[in-house]
Amino acid sequence: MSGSNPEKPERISDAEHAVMEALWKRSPLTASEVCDEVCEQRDWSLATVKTLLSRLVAKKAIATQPDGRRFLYSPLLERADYTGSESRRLVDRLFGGRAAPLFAQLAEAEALTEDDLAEMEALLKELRK
Amino acid sequence: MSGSNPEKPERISDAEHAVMEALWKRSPLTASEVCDEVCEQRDWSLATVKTLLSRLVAKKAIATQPDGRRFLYSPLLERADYTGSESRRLVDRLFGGRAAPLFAQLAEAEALTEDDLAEMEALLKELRK
DNA sequence: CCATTGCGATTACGTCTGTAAACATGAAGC
DNA sequence: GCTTCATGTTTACAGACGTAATCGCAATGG
Repeated sequence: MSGSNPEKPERISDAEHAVMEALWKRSPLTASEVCDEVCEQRDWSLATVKTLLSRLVAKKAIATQPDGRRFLYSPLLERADYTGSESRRLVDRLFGGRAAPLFAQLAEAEALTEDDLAEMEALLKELRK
Repeated sequence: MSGSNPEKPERISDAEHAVMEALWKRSPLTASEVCDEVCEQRDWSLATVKTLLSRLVAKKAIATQPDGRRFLYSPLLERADYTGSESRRLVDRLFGGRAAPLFAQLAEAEALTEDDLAEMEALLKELRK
């Protein structure tokens, strides 16, 4: 995800991320349809959504597809790529690049459910084969 | 960690975080000493550090202790609290509040070392008792 | 004593972000 | 055909952030 400055990857801001989630959930969508998805829960106006879409286009996170006089928007950036880079960024920034301290942190904060534990255990088994 | 707006917690920015790390590592420190810790690797000037310290004071993340004409700075915000809230924020924002998908994401990205896996397994055992 | 230094406080400025209005224009509706 | 509507584009503005210079002044050093 590079903009005009190849050295500093452009980040998707929190507000922009909400728009991405709507498009990851279902796309292509018009600006108006995106607003239907996010405006009520975020208390945004259509104008806000249009701005965010425009910025995401500039960041090449989404693509436009003309549909008459309007655009249909769809993601170029995969959700997994985004969550992956954000996750790695957190781990690198706060945990010296290691996931185990993050895991311990979440465990300590009682952020792990029984389901989480079971899933992780299954995955651990898989990974340690 | 609340500023003047109790509803929106103030975040520690990336640059501010680098200053916090220096103080978490060793404190109390003067502005000049903090600069010794971070200025070379970040290519910052003392002026930058002083600004960041001042902002952290305003955010009540650090405390000042007069020492003659200068201040000694030390953290008010615990590192664990910060990493905890940032971690939870990521999990809430991107993984529906669940840690297992995050874990799976990191695993998929080959971000887990053998040591990580061993540590997590140990912790899993502990948690599932 | 005077000049220099060091320090916190204040100021500066560009970019990004959040939120949205205003504008230009073609399509839709009456 | 004319008015209204919907849409993308442009503009707006405040606050946060990154980075740093400048200012005011007391302490330090020669």
